[in-house]
Amino acid sequence: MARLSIASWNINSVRARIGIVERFLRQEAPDILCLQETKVVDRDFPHAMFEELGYVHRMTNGQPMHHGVAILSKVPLREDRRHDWQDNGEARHLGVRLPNGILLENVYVPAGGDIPDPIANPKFGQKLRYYDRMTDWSAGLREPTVLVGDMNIAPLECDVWNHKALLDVVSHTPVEVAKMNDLMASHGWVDIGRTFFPAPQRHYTWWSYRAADWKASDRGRRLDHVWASPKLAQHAVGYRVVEPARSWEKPSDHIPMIVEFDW
DNA sequence: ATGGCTGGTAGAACCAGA
Repeated sequence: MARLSIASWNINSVRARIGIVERFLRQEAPDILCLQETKVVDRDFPHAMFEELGYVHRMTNGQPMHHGVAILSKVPLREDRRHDWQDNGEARHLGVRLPNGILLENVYVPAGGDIPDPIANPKFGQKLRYYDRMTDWSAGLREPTVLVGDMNIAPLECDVWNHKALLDVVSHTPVEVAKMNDLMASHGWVDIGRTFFPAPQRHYTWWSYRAADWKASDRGRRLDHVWASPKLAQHAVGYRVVEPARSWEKPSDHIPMIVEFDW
C-alpha cells in the first residue's frame, strides 16, 4: 500500500500568494497540489518555488487575468485532457493520470454572477450548462477518478452559515444544488468532505473578503470539494482543511483541502 | 449586511469573484 496526499486550493492569484503557497507546502507537504484561479498565463507561471520544494512535475492551464488552473506534483503526471465545459475557451480544467493509473481532475466551475436567473444573468445559465456538460462527461466515466476543486456550489444546509438567508444567493440556490446532485449521481461520486465531516457539522472552505472579521462573523460556505469514484473512496484514509490559512498574510478567500489515499 | 474587499491589467466612474 502506498500513501498519496492530494491538496486543492483556490488561491486567487498564485503570483500574489506565492509566499503563503510556500508556507502551505512546507507545513503540509502534500504529494500533489491542485490550484484554481491562478490568474496567470503559462509563460509567467512562478515555477521556481515549486521546483525548489520538489514539485518538479508541473502542468498549467492559464489565461490572461482570470481563472486558470495548475497541478504541481512530486510524483510524475501524464496529461489526460483539458475540458472546456463552457465551450468558450476559458481555462477551468486540467485532468492528469497518476503513476498508479488513477485520474485526477482539477476543476474551477464558473461562479455564475449575481442574479440567479439565466435570462436576467447569462452567467448563471452558463454555470448551469457547465454542470450539464460535466454530467455528460461524468456519466461516461468508467475509470477510478479523484475530482477536486472550486465547484462554486454549497449543496447542503450545513454547507452555508445561514441556509434560509442564502436560498436566493448564487452558490446555494435549489436549481444549482439540483445540478450538483445530478452530477454526483451520474458517477456515484462520493463527497469525501462530508465523509470525514458528516452533516450537520460546520464545514466551510470560503469566507468573503468583505467581512470585517471573517472568523468572528463566520459567514462561510463550502464551495470547494473533493470527490472520488465509489470504490476509490474506500481508500480515502484522511481529509482535512487548513482553516488558519484564511488568516495568513494576504490570504486567499478560500482555504486548502487535503485528502489522503492508501492504495 | 449582495457588500464593507481583492487582484489583474490598464492606465477606468474597469472587470471579475460569490
